[in-house]
Amino acid sequence: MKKLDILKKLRSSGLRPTKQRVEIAKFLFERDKTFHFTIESLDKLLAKKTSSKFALATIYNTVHAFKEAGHLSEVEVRGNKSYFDTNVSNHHHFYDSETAELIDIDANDIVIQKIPKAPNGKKIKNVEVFINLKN
Amino acid sequence: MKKLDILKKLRSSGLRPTKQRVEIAKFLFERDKTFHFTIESLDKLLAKKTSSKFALATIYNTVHAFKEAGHLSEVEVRGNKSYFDTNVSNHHHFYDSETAELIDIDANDIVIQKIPKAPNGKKIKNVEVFINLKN
DNA sequence: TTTCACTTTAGAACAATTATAAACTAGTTT
DNA sequence: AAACTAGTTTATAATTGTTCTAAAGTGAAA
Ligand SMILES: [Mn+2]
Ligand SMILES: [Mn+2]
Ligand SMILES: [Zn+2]
Ligand SMILES: [Zn+2]
Repeated sequence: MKKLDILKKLRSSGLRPTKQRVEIAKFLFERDKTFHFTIESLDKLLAKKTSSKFALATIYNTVHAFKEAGHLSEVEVRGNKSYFDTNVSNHHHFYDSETAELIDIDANDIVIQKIPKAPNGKKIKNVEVFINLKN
Repeated sequence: MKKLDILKKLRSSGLRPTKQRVEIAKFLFERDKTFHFTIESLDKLLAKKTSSKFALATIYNTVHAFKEAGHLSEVEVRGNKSYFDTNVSNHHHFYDSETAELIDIDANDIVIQKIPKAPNGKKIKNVEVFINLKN
């Protein structure tokens, strides 16, 4: 993803392309592969890989703004820390608890043959498969 | 589950059957159906449904001891709060975000037809299916 | 350029959890 | 039965992850 696309992406989702947002967006979205991260890991990586300084609150604000705008998704992982994901399409995960790392699984790589019907007057919003790994 | 079984369960897992543990165990395990809870909800329920007082630290300690002993499992749910589960067998969940409630799905009620192989030298430890509900 | 709503920031506040260390108790030993 | 002791409970402090606050700064429109 090019810088111009990043500016477009920010503007089109009602986010002013500030210095901080552009830098964080470049760091997150100028990638070939999915990137999974926590606020803590992102904070450290930004400190290491960029020359700018970011208040922790800005990282929280920005990540949430990107999530709100649909540019990031949040993944449920064991622990009390939030994990975010640059892959916003419907997909699944491996989880390696040794390294605390998530690995994407394409939605098409898992086929569910039998599934129970939703209770009461409820409907199924989405199905998430989480595969825990061991050595 | 009878009180005698509870004493047995505690002793056999190396847990002294103290007044607090027995009371909490009775509350958790003398049930027909699975019980899903957070520490906060358990604290409130114990205050309401029992005549004893429990330090919050004791509830944390006890729940963790039960989990360590394999009498409770922990379920990953969106949010920064831990959910526990009296069903320690392999099973899946519906999650109703309206009520923040988990509903058990028997392992046999979900059949997966196609699943990717584990990466590198890793193996699959277990597969958790999480079905988000909407109205 | 001036303006102003939006943004960033440092720090405070908050929520969930874990650690601490003194008082207490279940179960063993005398 | 009294003493002993390792394990437990408790109140409270500390820690961790996250959100709030309000003052200073900035993007972009006028
Ligand atoms: Mn989590
Ligand atoms: Mn969670
Ligand atoms: Zn992913
Ligand atoms: Zn369950």
